[in-house]
Amino acid sequence: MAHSVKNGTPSTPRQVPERCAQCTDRAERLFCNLPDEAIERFDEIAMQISYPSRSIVFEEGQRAAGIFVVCSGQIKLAATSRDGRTMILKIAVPGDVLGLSATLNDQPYEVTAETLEPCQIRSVRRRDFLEFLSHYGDVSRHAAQVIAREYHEVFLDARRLALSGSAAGRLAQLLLDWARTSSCGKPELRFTMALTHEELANMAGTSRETVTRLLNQFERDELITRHGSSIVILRPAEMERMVG
Amino acid sequence: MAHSVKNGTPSTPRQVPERCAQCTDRAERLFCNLPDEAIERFDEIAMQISYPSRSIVFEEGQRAAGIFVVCSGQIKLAATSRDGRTMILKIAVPGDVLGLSATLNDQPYEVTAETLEPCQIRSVRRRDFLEFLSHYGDVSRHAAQVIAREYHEVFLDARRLALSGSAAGRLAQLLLDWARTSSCGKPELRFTMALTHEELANMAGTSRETVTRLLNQFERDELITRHGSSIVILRPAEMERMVG
DNA sequence: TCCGCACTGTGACGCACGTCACACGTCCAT
DNA sequence: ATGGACGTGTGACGTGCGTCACAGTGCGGA
Repeated sequence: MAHSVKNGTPSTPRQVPERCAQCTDRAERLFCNLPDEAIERFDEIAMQISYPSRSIVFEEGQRAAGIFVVCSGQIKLAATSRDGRTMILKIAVPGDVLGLSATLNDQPYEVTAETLEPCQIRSVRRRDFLEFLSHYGDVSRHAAQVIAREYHEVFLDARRLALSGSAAGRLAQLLLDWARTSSCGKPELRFTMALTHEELANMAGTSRETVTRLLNQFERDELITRHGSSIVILRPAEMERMVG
Repeated sequence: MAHSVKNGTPSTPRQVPERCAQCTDRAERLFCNLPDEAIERFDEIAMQISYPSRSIVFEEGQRAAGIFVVCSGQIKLAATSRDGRTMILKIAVPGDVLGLSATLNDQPYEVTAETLEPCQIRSVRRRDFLEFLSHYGDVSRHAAQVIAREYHEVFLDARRLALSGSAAGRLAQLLLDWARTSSCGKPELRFTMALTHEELANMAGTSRETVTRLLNQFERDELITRHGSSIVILRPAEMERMVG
C-alpha cells in the first residue's frame, strides 16, 4: 500500500484557462462567481502561477502579501507550535481562497500552505485586492460570504477538538465530516483518503499510533471498510453516536 | 468571595443613545464605524432591545434570524454537545457583532448567546441586513473585516486546543490572550476575571478542578497573583514558555 | 536484486487529568 | 438563624492515550 495512498488521489492536475473569464468552473465556485466586469478587472490584477508538488505557497507568520485562489490541485493548510506539533486545518481544493482573512486585516498568515500535488494558483497582491474590493461592492459581499464559510469550518474544528472528549470521537467526527463533503449528494458514504495516518492524527488532535489502532478498531466493529485508500462508512448512525 | 466575582465586573450598564448616529463610541468600533448615510439607514432597520441578565439572545441550531450588535454589556457565546459538555467560545463585549456568519450564509447559529449582565443590543433582521449590504458597498467590506477578525479568534481557539498539549498550557495561553486584549496597551498584565473556574475550564477545554489546582499552582510558582477577582501576570515570559 | 525509506501494526509503560466525593465559605431568601 | 445554592479547595482513584520501541510491508532507486 504505502505510497500508493498518495496516488490514490485522482484529482486531475489539468490545465486551467489563461484568464478567469474563460474558466468553465466559475459558476460553481463561491468566490469566483463574479459579475463579468469584475472578472475582467480581476484578470488584470491576478497573476497565474504553477507550483510543483510539495512546495510552500506561503508560511505561517509572514505578513500577508495577498490572496491566493486555488485553480487546480490540493493544498494542505497547517499550523505548527514551537515544539514541532502540527495541526492540519484543512485540505484546500479548487475554488478555495487562501489568505483572505490575513489580507483583509493586514496581519500575518495564520497557517502554512503547502501543495500536495502540482497546483495552478492565481494570486492577487494585497494593495490591488483591497482596491478591487472598494471598486466592486458585490465582490466584498462575496468575500464576506467566503470568510463566513471559512469561519464556520474553523468553528467546527474548534468544536470537535473541544467537545468530542475522546480521540475515537474526534476521529469519527472527522471521517463523517470528510465523507459528507467529499461524496456530496450520494447516499453512500464512500470516499478516498489521500492522507497518511500521521496526517489524520494531526487533524484529529491525536497521535499516529492511536489513529491506526482506531481505524482497525472501527473496521473490526464493522463501522467502516477499507479497500486500499478508499473508505466506506457502513453505519453513520453508530459513528455519530460515539462522537460525544 | 464567590458571588462577588460577578460583581467584580465593573462594565457600566450605562444607557446607550436612541440612535447609532448619536453614539459616541462608534469611531472605535470596527463594525459601527460606518459612513453617515449608511448609519442613518442602519438606524431605520435596526431595533433596539434591552435584555435582562442571564437571558438567551439566540440559540445554537436556530435558523439565523439576523445579526445582533452589542451596545452595552457582556454576552457569553457557547456551544454544547449532546452529552452536555460546553465550550465557551468568547465573551462578547460592546462593539461585537453576533450571528454574522450564520446570517450571511443563511445557516443555523453555531453558538448560543447568553447575557451575563443587563445588555443593550441592536438587532437587524436578515432580509433587511442583506439588502442593506447590497446598497452600501463599503459596509460589506466592514462586514468582511469583522468576520475575518472573528475567524482569527476562532482560529486561535482551535490552535490552542490542538497544539497546547497540556491543560496547564491551554490555561496559561488563555490567561495571556485575555490579559493582552483586556489591558490593551499598558505594560502591566493586570485584568479582572469575571468568570468562575467552571467557565474558565470550559474555555480551556479542561475540568473545573484542574483549573483551581492550576491557578493555585501558578500562584505558588509566582507566575501570577490574585486579589479578589483581579489577576496580574507576573512573569509572562515563563508563562509563554509553558504553552507549547 | 538489494537497500533504504515511508508507512503501518502492535505491545508495554507511565502519567496527566477527568471523575467522584466531600468539606468549607459566602450570599440570599424565608 | 437557618437552609439552600453556588463557588472554591483538595484528596484518592482509574484510565485514555501519548510515547517509546521494534517488527513487518511495499515501493523506488542504484
